[in-house]
Formats: sequence, C-alpha cells, structure tokens
Amino acid sequence: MLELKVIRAQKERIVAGLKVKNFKNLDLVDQVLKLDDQRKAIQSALNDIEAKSNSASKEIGKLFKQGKRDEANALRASISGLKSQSQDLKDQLKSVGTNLEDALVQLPNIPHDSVPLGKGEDDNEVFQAWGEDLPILEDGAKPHWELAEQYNLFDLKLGVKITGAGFPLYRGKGAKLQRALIAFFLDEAEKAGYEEIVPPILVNEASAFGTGQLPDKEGQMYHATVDNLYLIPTAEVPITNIYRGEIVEEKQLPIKLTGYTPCFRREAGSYGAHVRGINRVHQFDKVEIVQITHPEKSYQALEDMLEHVKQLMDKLELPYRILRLCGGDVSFASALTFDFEVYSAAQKRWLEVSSVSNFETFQSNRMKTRFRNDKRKTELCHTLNGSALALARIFAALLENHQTPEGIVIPEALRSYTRFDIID
RNA sequence: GGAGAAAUGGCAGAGCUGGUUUAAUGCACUGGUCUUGAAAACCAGCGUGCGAGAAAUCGCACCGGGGGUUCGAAUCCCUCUUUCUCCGCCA
Repeated sequence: MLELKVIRAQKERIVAGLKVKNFKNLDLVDQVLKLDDQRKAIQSALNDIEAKSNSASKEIGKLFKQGKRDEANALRASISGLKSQSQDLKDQLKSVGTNLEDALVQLPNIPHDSVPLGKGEDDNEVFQAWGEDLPILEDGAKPHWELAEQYNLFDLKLGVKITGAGFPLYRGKGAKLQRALIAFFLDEAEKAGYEEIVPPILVNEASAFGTGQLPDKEGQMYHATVDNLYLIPTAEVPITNIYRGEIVEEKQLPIKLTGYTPCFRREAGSYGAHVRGINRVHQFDKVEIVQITHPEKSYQALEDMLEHVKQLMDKLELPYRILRLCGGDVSFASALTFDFEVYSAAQKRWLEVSSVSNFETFQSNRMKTRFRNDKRKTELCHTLNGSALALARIFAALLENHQTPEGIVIPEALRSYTRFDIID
C-alpha cells in the first residue's frame, strides 16, 4: 500500500511510476487524494463536537456530585443535539475511510528508477548473462520427466491418484534429493546470518493482506473456507508477518530470517507443454530468505541477497542468468525484482527458480512494521524477500544438466547431504 | 467437544458498586545530577494513530476485536477471538 503522505507530496513521481507499471486507472490517484481531504475535514469536525460533548459530560458529573440536579439536567438537555451530529459524522468517517482504503489497496507499488519499460516477460532486461557457452548435452539427453521415470525419482500419476494434477510424489533417491536440497539451502542461509523459522503454512486473512496476496491474488491461493485460512503460496507470507504491527528498535535492523515450507499455488489457467513434468506444479518446496531493513539500507540488502542466490547456483554447478523485471512484469507489491533463471539443457529453455524483490514500504505500510529512528519517531521499515531456492525446478534442472550416460552426477557441494554421488 | 475463569501500556499489576482516572504503582528503558569510572540514590522524561498549527502546543480515538446502553464506559450488556483450569478425545 502506498503511503498517503508520499502520494500527496510526490504526486508526479507516483503517476509516472504507475505508468511504468502499465497501471491504467490513473484517476484513482486523484480519487484517493480527494477522499483523504474529505476524511480530514470530517475528522476535524468530529473532533470539535466530541471535545464539546466531553467537556459538558465532565461538567454534568461535577454538578451531580455537588447536588445541583437542575443545572445538570439543563446542561444535559442542551447537548442532546450533539449526539446525533457526532453519530452522523462517525458514519460518514467510516464510509469515507472504507472508500479510501478500497481505492488505496488497488494502487500497485511504484517501481524503482532502474526498472525498464515493458509490457511483459519479453521486455525484461538481462541483468547478468551466463558468461560461458550454454551447455550442450549429448545426443539422447532426456528431459527431467523421462529421467525421473528411468531412475524412479518421482511419480506424477500417483500424485494424481492421491490428490490431482500438479501434486508430485517424490520417492527413493528423488525424495532424498529433495531433503538434501532443503537442508543445504537452510544451512547456507544460516551461514549468511539468517535465523531459521518453521512457520505455520496456513495463514489468516490479516497475514495474507499484509504481504499483498489479498485482495489482489485471492484466486491464486488455496482457501480452507470452513476456517477461513489460506494455504501459503510462499513462506514470505508467514515469515514477514511475524513483524506485522511491531515497532522495533533501529539497532535490531536488519532482521534476517529464513524458512523452508511447502508452497501451494492454484496456477489457474496454466496448461500445455510448458507445464510438463514438474515445470509448474501446485505444491512445491522452497527455502525463502526475508529481510526487514532500515529504508536507507534496503538496496544494499537486495544486492546481498542476489549474491547469496548466485553462490547457491554456483555451488549447484548450474548455468543461470539474472533478469531485471520490466515494469509490466514486476509484481503488484514490488519496487524492484530480479529473477534467476536456470538453463535447462534438455528442454533448451530458461526456467525461473528464484525471485528476489525489494518491496520498500509497500508491505510494511500494510502491516504497520516500523522502527524507532534516531529522533525516537516511528518510521516504516523496508521489506525484502527472495527464493533461495525453489525446489521443483532446481530439481528438474539438476537432473537434466548433470545427466551422463552413467547416471545423474550429484554436485560436490550437495554430496554430504545426499550421501550418494550419483543416481544410477 | 463439554464446564468454568480471564484478556489493562515493553513487562508485572491496580482500577472493574459508570462521573477530577489526565489509566495508580513497580520494573525496564532514555536523559540529567552526583562519581576518577561504575553501581546506588535523586530529578526529569517515557505508548500508538488521526486531526489542527510555522512551531510550542492543543484536540480526538484507542484498556483483546466488533457492536450496544448512557449526557458520560477500562468499568454495565451482546458477540467474536484468544489464553488458562478441569473433564473428554488424541499423535
């Protein structure tokens, strides 16, 4: 949620930013400001009436105590009109407040200055290309779904039987590889100074709103309607919401947290060859890193997170590139997002495996996550998060890129976790 | 699932027969005095949001959430949520 005072003070910049995001309903900005003006006027009038009513009530109390019953009753009668006036203003305030809130939550975050113009994924900027030649596999190289069948690593049909399409079942060395990757990613995050969290994987409405999943992406989440809880699409939701409504001391920043969770996404409307195997699934495992920082230090933190993910990709010996997402592809809540894509040599295409974003104050304003600055005033923090890393596609890329005629070779860094060197 | 009790500031904890309560008091925290330094003691400050104002400051709201009664609600009523105790079930 954008900050009202920023919209008011820097309207030109906001409108320009919304254009970069290809946001169409620019009139909303003026509507928001108009509603806020109305809110202020009503609030001011209400305050005056309540001040009058409060002081009169105090006086009535005093008079009763002194036994001046007649005077008290006279005063009581004289302010009887105030009540309906203030009730009227309260109703107005509530309705204007609701309209303001509804309008405000429709505005996406404005992009960082470095975000390139563009409509969709084709316009993303290659921020860091893969420096070497792309790997070329020998003839007969197989896509991961064939390798998985050959070595009995996962079974999609069983997933369908138990649940439905897009819920893979891993088994044998496939299951062990999953577990090894999770442990490896968590250990690497811990080494980088992140505290490990095991959060709930169902969240309430307030949490889903806090990080921006509601009301915008309601259809993307599984909803347990009986209890009105949502299955998390990413650990970002429960972990960032730890600090919802909190005011921390400046010296506590940056707060660095990591957590492994399964992630659930309905992915409504995705079909075809691009979703074969485990390229796109409804349930996958992910280790997420989250940072809550001082506003002036968030872009340094973003760079640190990029470095962290790069190092993971290097240790897994996978070819990757980094994209800077264009205005049309940056998510609703994000100011700047870098995507990591792994090159799948067998499918000969790039697959997104990590998304690292700075949300600036967009989430913290929704969540009211603040710190006390050196003037002892409260100020919104910046929030960031990144996948480090998302498993299903990394799993697929490992199989495809490390396949040899003898089997699938496990990267050196992972062997102490898998406790096998090859899948054959 | 059944029965009962409770929810007050960072924490502890009064107020809860409705009206000088501006939410007592203690601890913690911040600044100061004293001290070579520290501790102790003493003094002062110490919640959040909104509104008005150039500012000092002033006003309004907030005692788990929402609603109600009343001139006036932390206090009375309704409702939801959460916690605790006992019973039942259970990894």
